[in-house]
Amino acid sequence: MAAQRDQGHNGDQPPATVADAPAREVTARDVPAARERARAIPEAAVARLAVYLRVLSAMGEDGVTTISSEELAAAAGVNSAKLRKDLSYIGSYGTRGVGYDVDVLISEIERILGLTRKHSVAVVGIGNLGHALANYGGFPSRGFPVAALFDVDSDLMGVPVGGIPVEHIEDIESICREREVTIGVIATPPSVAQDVCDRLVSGGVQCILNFAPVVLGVPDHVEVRKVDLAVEMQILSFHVARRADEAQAEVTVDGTRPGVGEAVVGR
Amino acid sequence: MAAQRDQGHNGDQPPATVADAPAREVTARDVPAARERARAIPEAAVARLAVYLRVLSAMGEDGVTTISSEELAAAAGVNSAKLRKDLSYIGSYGTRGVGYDVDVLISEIERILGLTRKHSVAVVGIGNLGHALANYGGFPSRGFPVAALFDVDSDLMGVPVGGIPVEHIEDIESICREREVTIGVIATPPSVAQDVCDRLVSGGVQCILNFAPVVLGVPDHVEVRKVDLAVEMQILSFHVARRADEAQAEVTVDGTRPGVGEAVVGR
DNA sequence: ACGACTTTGTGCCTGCGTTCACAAGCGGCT
DNA sequence: AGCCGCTTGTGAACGCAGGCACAAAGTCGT
Ligand SMILES: NC(=O)c1ccc[n+]([C@@H]2O[C@H](COP(=O)([O-])OP(=O)(O)OC[C@H]3O[C@@H](n4cnc5c(N)ncnc54)[C@H](O)[C@@H]3O)[C@@H](O)[C@H]2O)c1
Ligand SMILES: NC(=O)c1ccc[n+]([C@@H]2O[C@H](COP(=O)([O-])OP(=O)(O)OC[C@H]3O[C@@H](n4cnc5c(N)ncnc54)[C@H](O)[C@@H]3O)[C@@H](O)[C@H]2O)c1
Repeated sequence: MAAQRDQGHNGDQPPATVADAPAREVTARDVPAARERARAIPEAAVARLAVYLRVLSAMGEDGVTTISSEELAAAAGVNSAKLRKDLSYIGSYGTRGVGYDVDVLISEIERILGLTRKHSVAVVGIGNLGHALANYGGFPSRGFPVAALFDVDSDLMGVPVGGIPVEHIEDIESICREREVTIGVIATPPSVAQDVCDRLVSGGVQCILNFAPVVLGVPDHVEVRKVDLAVEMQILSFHVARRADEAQAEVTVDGTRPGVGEAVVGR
Repeated sequence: MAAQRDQGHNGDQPPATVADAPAREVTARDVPAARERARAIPEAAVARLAVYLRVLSAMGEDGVTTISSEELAAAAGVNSAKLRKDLSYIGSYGTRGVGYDVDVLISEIERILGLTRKHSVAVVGIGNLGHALANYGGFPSRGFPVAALFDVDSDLMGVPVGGIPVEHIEDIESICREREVTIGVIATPPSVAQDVCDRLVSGGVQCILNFAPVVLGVPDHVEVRKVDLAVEMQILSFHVARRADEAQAEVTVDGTRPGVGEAVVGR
């Protein structure tokens, strides 16, 4: 059973490595005591580090203290060379001939990912999806406490969802500032997503996770990631179509379908 | 206001272009009537095509009949050269000096993405997230009708969610076959995700969208995409940390912080 | 009918990310 | 104490994807 293709998560991101300082001359590049040489970690590697962290946490709870690159790679569904290279971006914490200390690796990855500080989250749009997000225990437990919920619907005001009362969207700037929200999650209808985004930004929010199927415009200093389920579905659909075409083309050519599998049976 | 970085969606995917036929000699590559030369479209491009499709649909409804690469690129938040290259993968449907016909582009992209056939979806795990997904109108409206819901909780059996009754997980294989489900969505707790996945696969499901934070093992002929919100958060967290470090390093060096913006005020 | 303008399609170049393969390093065994 | 084998860390090569810039091509205006 093959492990799933890694997919880099949403991790692909644009072209670049993380170092995108545009024109500045030297800046921090060659600072001696360079605050973390967290410089130039490829975005795709960051996404994988988060996966390694989850796997390592689970291992740690199972009492595993040491792990080799081969084992960890298998558990995370990646190639071991890639895993070692990813880890090498954050430093040399392995012991040759032995492997990595699970606890050490966990704290180093947490440090690089900035998980030593808690990042307060605000969810905007407490509808179907917003409810699920607000109730999701996986955020607080991973260092992302939900600090505020917002909606425009007056029936929802004050109603606690996942233990937190819903507040009015008009108060978003002040509340975000007050509670030092760093991550805003947009789960509103697409039509108001840009407006909500602008308000979040003016409330000092630095990062946005957007579920609404629209392209958001933001200032340079704000980071946006989007989760677009329809796009995910369509990518899957593309693969189905491609397989069907391929299978058919092969049959056309030589009548055999080597190793593709029996999935296309019915059609 | 800068458009958000494109992020390729989950679209990064592994290394490769989509043509991963391993050893086969010629196959369909040079078949004359090559069923779609949908060969070798980069995965990242596929993800963007889905975005273009959404933008185009919206434009079409607004009565726009023709659009230039520049306009479409702006609306989709990408570079116009990249957009033209993406469109060139599916053929030449533009008119020089004029632009693209919106309707033509829509049908060509739909064709390539395999949206001409409807893909039935099954959602497994009708908890917080499963409810939201089952109620989401964005799937059916984009050609992904929800054909079945599954859970293990007996209290949920027969209860309609989003108009569809929940069925028991034990029946998943037969129902998936019967209703020709091609896409399975996993929204169960992580501990049972692999088991659910195996059942979906043996029910003939070819594609899986996985929300549970685990790495799924599947046969080669099955395509998995995962949506891991904790990973998304951690990537955002990483960027916050990096910015903070960079800002601090710059202050250390020369005391000025050119153009980064005023987001880091509080800290 | 012809010219000028607009916009596409793409060849080329650059740069990132992945993979391979191996030397360096460390623990354990004898 | 020294050697052997295992595993890390990384130098180098490769391949894909992105972006530039321009020639081809078609339209619109005169
Ligand atoms: N439900 C899903 O599974 C799902 C899946 C993928 C994407 N999405 C996207 O997520 C978003 C939310 O989906 P949903 O199903 O939860 O929709 P929903 O209609 O159930 O919820 C939207 C909520 O946003 C609130 N809202 C409306 N305008 C607002 C404003 N100006 N400020 C603050 N809140 C406002 C509404 O009161 C409502 O509570 C949509 O953009 C949708 O496309 C949802
Ligand atoms: N809620 C969110 O916003 C959110 C966000 C990100 C990820 N996730 C992930 O999505 C998954 C679901 O989250 P949730 O919040 O909806 O959890 P939940 O506990 O509300 O729902 C899980 C559902 O799965 C059902 N289930 C359990 N075992 C099953 C089985 N063997 N077969 C079929 N169904 C079974 C349960 O009865 C329950 O209805 C989890 O893996 C979670 O980590 C959820």
